[in-house]
Amino acid sequence: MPNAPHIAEVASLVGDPARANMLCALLGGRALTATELAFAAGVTPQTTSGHLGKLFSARLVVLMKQGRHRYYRLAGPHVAQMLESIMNVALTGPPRFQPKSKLDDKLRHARTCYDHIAGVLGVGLAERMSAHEFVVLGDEAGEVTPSGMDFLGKLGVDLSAYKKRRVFCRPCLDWTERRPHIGGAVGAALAQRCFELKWIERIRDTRALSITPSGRRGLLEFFDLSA
Amino acid sequence: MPNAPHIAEVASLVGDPARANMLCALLGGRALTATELAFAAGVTPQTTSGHLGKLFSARLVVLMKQGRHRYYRLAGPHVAQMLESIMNVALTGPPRFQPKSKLDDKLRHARTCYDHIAGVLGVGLAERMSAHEFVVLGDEAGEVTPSGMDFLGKLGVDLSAYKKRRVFCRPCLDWTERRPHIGGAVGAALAQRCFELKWIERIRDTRALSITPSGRRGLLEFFDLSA
DNA sequence: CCGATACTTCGCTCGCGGCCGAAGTAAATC
DNA sequence: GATTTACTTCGGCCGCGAGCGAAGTATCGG
Repeated sequence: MPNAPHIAEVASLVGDPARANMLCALLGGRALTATELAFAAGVTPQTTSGHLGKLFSARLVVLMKQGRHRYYRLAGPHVAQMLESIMNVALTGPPRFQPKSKLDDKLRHARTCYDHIAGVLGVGLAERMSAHEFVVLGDEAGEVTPSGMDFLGKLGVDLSAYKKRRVFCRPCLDWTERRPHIGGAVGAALAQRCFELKWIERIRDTRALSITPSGRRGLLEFFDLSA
Repeated sequence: MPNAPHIAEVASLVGDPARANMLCALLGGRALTATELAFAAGVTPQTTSGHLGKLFSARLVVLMKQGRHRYYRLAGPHVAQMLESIMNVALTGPPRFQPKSKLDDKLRHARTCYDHIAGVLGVGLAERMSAHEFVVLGDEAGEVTPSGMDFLGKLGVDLSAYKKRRVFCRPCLDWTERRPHIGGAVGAALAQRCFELKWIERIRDTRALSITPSGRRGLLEFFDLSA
């Protein structure tokens, strides 16, 4: 019962639909302008401005001024993880109706989740890497095996910045697939490598990803995954 | 930006100070009656009843009727983890003044965190086990080493239920110490064993723990930790 | 059966906070 | 310097929801 007020403060920030929409948009990992966030939230710019001011004061987002644009990003992985854990609780709640849309389909298929890959593609990668015993995923933690380190090295995934730390692979529950995908430092590095290799590309103005033809070949060759 | 409404719904439940207080009280891990929760939240029973109804509908808590009492518990570890992650974000926010109290001191010293041990004691255990290389803790995941499994076995910690899973040790950032303590299945099993050994005892009506004389001896002997 | 305890449901008040329109600042473009 | 774009601050409206008092429903003890 101590710092509960702090919790309530942060949670109530996330608890407003407009702000939740903005934060979810930022969960895509990119920095977005105030206007883009206004569109994402479905409110006017002046309302957005107020919301962003609050999120900034509470340090849930950070600000990068660039000319007349103001780019907002999530303040760090801890915020992303908080949002994920809330999502995780939300989807264990009472079942919902939710109308389908085309964008939803694309998001379901492949999207970024802060700094790593989610959706059918993300879950598929996790599943294949588990099957090959490149990673071991538990409920709350994950681990890269020696053969997995080897494999990732061959793929050109740069893990040098994390080498000191033996554990740095976090399973991240997927809200569409209800199965884990690979987050944490490994997930981020893997996603970055996939972008470098041009296996995946962002779909304009969304969190959704499209898989390129060379991506399909690569995924089949390296991961034995037909996407 | 899809299921953002769901996030907002859950977050706004946590975002009310009274409900946040209740949930934090339940973070102690025990089941509490509606009246106890009313006291913890500082509101009247009828207000509490309304709140608990909402938390129950959203499946953040579960209910056990027992005679004329109604015991509420957190719906599961996922809820505890969500609360922790929110706490984690809250304490990276702007610094706060918070008046000290005696209970705060005790909580700071040793307390339960859902199903494992937190506070100075929890952080100390994690630190000693890391130093002896019984566990390896990263930012987002942890791992028990073979020698650690051996050590826990000697201590009588029952991990049989989790043996299949190689990773099941979650670092849990401590809101008082700002350093990780051991959560997940290992943390829960370790805490349970400490209760069995009567090394620690709950302080009535709180999440705080007191260390018994035999606990001090045991901690010194097994963990090289003077508590 | 009676009173006490545990908890709920109902009806009401009231204040916080989200929302937008209007007006203001700041930076790029002409 | 004038215009457009990006974003902010101000002021006022309004609705949701937390809060309590009062009254109602279960379960215990005697």
